[in-house]
Amino acid sequence: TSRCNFQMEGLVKRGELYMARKVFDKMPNRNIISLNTLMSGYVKFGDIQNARELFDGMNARTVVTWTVLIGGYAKYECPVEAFKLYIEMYREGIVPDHVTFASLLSGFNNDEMMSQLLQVHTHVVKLGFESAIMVCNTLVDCYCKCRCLDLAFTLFNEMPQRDSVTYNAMLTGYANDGLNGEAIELFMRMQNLGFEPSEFTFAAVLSAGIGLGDLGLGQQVHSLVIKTNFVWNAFINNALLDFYSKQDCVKDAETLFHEMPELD
RNA sequence: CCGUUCGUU
Repeated sequence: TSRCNFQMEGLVKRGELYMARKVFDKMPNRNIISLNTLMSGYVKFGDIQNARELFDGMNARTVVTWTVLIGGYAKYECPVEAFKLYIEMYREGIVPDHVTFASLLSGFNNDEMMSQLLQVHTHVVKLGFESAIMVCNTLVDCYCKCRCLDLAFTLFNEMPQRDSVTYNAMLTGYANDGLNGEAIELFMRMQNLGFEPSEFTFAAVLSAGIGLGDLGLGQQVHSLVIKTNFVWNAFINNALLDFYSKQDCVKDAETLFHEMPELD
């Protein structure tokens, strides 16, 4: 059984759902992991219908089972449905873990989810996940996306530890809200603390640079991109192109375009 | 053993 599960997992990861289903159908014995794995395959494919049917037909569920479906609803833009399922799970006495929170919260992308977000945040604290970096990172990100930059920053400051994701999430939040000065300031702080800038960092800083109309900043970022070997990154190149064209530096944009490696 | 957060247009 575990050999078949492993095989299914590989097929699901490669996107060969049909083959995974075939293995599943042929298995002499299946356990909860077989079901969870197949369900995660459906979710990955965006087939929430079939994932739900599988879920409804299961006579035993683990926290992973719930989390997979919650994550599916969250990912495919049904955060309300994800939240409902989360509440149902909670009522059944299943204790969510850090992955459940990350999956659920990843779908809270607009201010209409604010009350649910506050409720989930309460649960996070009650269950003692306020020191779990990944959970706090998603909370910071959610507050930003719900346009509550102040709550995001409060949590940011209260976190016992921060990593580069924490900084990037906050940085992006500032940039998206037009708080470009704050974004740059945080970027400086991040660098002084020795966090390596990533593609996420560059994208956020460039976006702030556009808002500020700061050509020098963009050029600084550009040289940092070269120094840190990110020239192969399509996201960054597009962000740089976007930056230069919005600064009316069409020539720089053209030069960059021709220097860019061919990416698909 | 299965589920895992941040980015350009």
